[in-house]
Amino acid sequence: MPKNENVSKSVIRRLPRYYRFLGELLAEGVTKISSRELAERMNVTASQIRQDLNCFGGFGQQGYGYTVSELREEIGAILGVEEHHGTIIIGAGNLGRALAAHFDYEKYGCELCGIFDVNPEIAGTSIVDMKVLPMSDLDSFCSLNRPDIAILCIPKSAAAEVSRRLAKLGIKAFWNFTHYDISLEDIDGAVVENVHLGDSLMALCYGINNKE
Amino acid sequence: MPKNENVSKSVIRRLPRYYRFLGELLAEGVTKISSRELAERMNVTASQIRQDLNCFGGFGQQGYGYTVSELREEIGAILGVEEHHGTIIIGAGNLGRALAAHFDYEKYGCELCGIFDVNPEIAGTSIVDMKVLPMSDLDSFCSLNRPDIAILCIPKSAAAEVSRRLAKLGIKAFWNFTHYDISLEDIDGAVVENVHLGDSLMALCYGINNKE
DNA sequence: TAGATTGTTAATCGATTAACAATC
DNA sequence: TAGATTGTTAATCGATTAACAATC
Repeated sequence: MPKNENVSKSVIRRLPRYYRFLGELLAEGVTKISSRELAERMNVTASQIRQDLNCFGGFGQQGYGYTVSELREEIGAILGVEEHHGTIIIGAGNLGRALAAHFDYEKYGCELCGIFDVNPEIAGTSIVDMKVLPMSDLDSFCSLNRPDIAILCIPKSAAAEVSRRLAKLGIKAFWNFTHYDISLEDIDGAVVENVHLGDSLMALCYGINNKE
Repeated sequence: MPKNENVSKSVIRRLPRYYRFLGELLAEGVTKISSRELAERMNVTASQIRQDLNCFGGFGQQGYGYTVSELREEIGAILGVEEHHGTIIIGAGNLGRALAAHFDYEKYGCELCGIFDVNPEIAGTSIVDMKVLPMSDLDSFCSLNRPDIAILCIPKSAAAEVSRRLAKLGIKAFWNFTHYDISLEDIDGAVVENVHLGDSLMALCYGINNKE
């Protein structure tokens, strides 16, 4: 069904937001919505919504609009939200622990199945009923559980080596919270999402000093 | 000195990355770099670097290139990294605690000066030598310390009300980790950086299913 | 001076918006 | 059928890249 035409990077980055807003509408009991109404709510243009959706196929009905539940499911399918990608966290420091305990992976099509740390004092402790494993268990764990996604919460200095190792173990995607820009050559074929919280905070600071 | 011409949103979002790479170069003892060399290292075009920098003024020397330390300082000044913006965290759950303990605020021109939580059991505990304060202390704390930035690590349901309250107390910038899209009307004049980690993870999942 | 590399203008490319015919 | 709203094409806008004159 999906035609996947002209799917640009910016379209993809907007899909999760559509998915989120459609979820809200659904929770409010809204069953039908037009591109104009959704645009107003999301603070974008109706043109953009229609253009974006049409990269993947016609999900609406002329003269009527879009069925909220249907559209949400279609976008969910495009994003792969029903897939339950096996996910591991590398590094059980503060951030790793926060992402283990705080984050609703199921909601985003993922399933946390392992947490690892090099520090032998940390490995062995538990976070939300999940035991932190030593890095020496990584190879056997991956061949057994075949996780898709690795969340990197390790120091910058370890990022290059660890990401190479994980790529060899079959990891397909890196959610990278380190300050290291993972090089695509190191992780052959895998995809990366660099979060770079520091960059985000600095962009915010710029805004304070340069309010137009 | 800075001319501030044609400074687009995308240019601003690239500035922190330039700053980061220049810091690395400095640490490696590199004193001089050309746009071509920097471009290669950062995986962008030399044209873009020159174009970006020229929004703010001529930081280079024709026939020579850019002095690393000087360029880094100029970009730092544009971003406001030397300012030490007072920063408070609202919500001392897992994420709030991680951001309190894990993050090097000084490095990004900020200074963490307070952590707040509604839960009376959490308020009173300490994180990295900083006492978590009850939300009832917020007003007096803000009039005394005048923080610029609020980091929102609270449930979505509280975001609208709390951000309105903070804006009235003089907060100029919101680093928003909630799943709520803060409306600009609520926080008159303040700037917002929505992090939306869930969106980021979903975009990553899309990548797994749709490797080109 | 000759070589190198910037600052800046012009050309290209892509993304967003507007318009409208198709159709429910 | 008439009204509404999509799907899609065309027009606009902005951002990126290429080119080159200025100049160190």
